[in-house]
Amino acid sequence: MRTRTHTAGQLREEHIGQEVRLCGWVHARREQSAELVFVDVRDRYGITQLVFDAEDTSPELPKQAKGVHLEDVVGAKGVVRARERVNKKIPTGGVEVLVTELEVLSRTVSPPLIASDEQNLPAEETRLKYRYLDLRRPKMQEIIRTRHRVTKLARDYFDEQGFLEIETPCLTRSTPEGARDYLVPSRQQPGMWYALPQSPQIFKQILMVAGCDRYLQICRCFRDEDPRADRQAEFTQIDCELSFVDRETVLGVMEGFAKRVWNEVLGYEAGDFPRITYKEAMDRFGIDRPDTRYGLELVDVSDLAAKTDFKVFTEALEKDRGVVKAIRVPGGAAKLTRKITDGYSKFVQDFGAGGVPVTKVAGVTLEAGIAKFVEPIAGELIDRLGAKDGDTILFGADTYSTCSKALGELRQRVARDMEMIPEGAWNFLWVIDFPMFEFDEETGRFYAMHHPFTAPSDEELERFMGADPSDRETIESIVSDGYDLVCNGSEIGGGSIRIHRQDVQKKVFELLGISDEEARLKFSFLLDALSFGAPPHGGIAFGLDRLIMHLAGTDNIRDVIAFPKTQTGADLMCEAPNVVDEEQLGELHVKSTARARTD
RNA sequence: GGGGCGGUAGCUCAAUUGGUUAGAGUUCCGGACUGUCGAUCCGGUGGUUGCGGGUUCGAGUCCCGUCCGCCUCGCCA
Repeated sequence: MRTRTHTAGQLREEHIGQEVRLCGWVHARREQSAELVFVDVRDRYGITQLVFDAEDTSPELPKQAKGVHLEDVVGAKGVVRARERVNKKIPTGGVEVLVTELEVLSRTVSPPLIASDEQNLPAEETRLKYRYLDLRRPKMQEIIRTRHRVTKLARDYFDEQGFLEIETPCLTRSTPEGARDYLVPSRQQPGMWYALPQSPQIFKQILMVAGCDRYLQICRCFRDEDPRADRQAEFTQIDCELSFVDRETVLGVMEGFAKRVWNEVLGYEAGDFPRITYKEAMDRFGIDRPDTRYGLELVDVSDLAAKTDFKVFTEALEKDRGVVKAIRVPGGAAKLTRKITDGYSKFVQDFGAGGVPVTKVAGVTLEAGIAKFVEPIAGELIDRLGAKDGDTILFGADTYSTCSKALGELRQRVARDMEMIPEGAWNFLWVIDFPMFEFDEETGRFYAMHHPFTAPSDEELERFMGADPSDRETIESIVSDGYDLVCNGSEIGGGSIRIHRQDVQKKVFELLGISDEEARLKFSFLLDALSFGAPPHGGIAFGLDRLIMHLAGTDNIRDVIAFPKTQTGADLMCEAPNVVDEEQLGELHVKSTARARTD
């Protein structure tokens, strides 16, 4: 009875009369009487009702069926027959198996999580500790299946496009820029360390130099930073690189992949993806990954604000790159109570803003909130925003970057509060023309906005090569050939045309304040490679976990990873990380300065 | 590193200003019932209230510390 003739999702009316064997977990048990018991058996493929009927078989069978527990593993032999009443909720609902022989293949003790009980889903902590029970749930099985389909689709699609799947090392060297590395001590070379890859970036570029032309890898990446709801330290990307291409070619191939995924998994036909420049995204949405499923765009009203005596506005405008921006919330007056908008002021303080001045449109004028301060510009403001009676107007007043950040985040919160996000909408877009560099006030130096291997756009090349490291304005204004793919306000992919000239790469290092010596020390292999005939190339990496989150309709990245980690980087099931023997450490020439918890 | 929320029966939750023996549903155990599909009905087992201190006549409840989980800021080229 440990083998089966059919899965639990397979039987239909056409099987009626056949003798079958099914195996699986007990999903539910319904005891109608001492003579009639129903047991639903579940496997990855579905659920089938087993019936134990004393009248049609023997009194022993219902008795035996009463002894099975939820989540026991059973095998049953019987005959398929039509049900007296069809259960339309499941695909096998037209039939049942009249069991003639039952074997309990494996008993369970009372489990902390019951796959059929979605109503009383345990806390996530319990789900993670007993992950094998959580993954039995049909919802989780569905996600696992979706994830498989997408990786298979990636391999099929890119294979059709001439890509080769090539593996790059997990034990590699630490990269100085970017996120914190996970480190692995070398046993053979005392005092030396490997790093786990944050991305196979340099390897895939070198594969282009090696003439591989088109590369694909579905690879694990590691970044030792605190996680979020949509971010894990260990994650998977669909990583691609192509030679002899410009931006258009790359975007075309990648857009084709995204469209195919959505089409085959969700049956959704996406139109061509719109493009927006980084600057426009920041101006209109205050964020580099705008959610365009709703309006609530940011409108610059600095010139009008300058005409008022409102201190919050005038003081902001005195700042370097100070701006005043406004968001019109249609119909906000009725829904956004004082309590809610007070909450908004608190909310934006997390992003460095002072608060959110508010007013409401009443007829052709403004009332409440800061109405009396903006009275002189009321008409112009209403015109500029296209505001109507019953709208609320929210303001941000600060430096461009703080104001954008605060209103950009606020915009998303307001959309949720106002229930403005349409169900089932998929808004893809490419964000292009990112700046090459970002100046960091704290350290007083430039950082690569994407990564230091991103090429300046062709038109910028001359200006870039001639840039003086002290000329902040010029450097900040140089636009790169990088691009991000955004879906419903979440970044699902990012890439760029890379630098394939050694002199250009050296210039990037110079502007980043990395000396020749340091660059040689850390990137000699890349610089060497670029000097031996590197083809023009570019690529992208999709965040697989994020793709699956969208396709599965979850906002929790742990739901799409079979064995995810908690916020403290723990695997609650296998209890990693954990202590190791002194002997192991000795072999690795490592001594810890910390005392591990012993609880 | 900072802020917020949470931890009570195997699981999901409740417990009034600090006050009797910490309750309910479910799982599990026993019983009734021949067409259920969240079966129903009756009865029962089940508790170091995360952990450690403290205040108090009395602490699940208040205070301090600590651990764990979630959300978030910083961080994530």
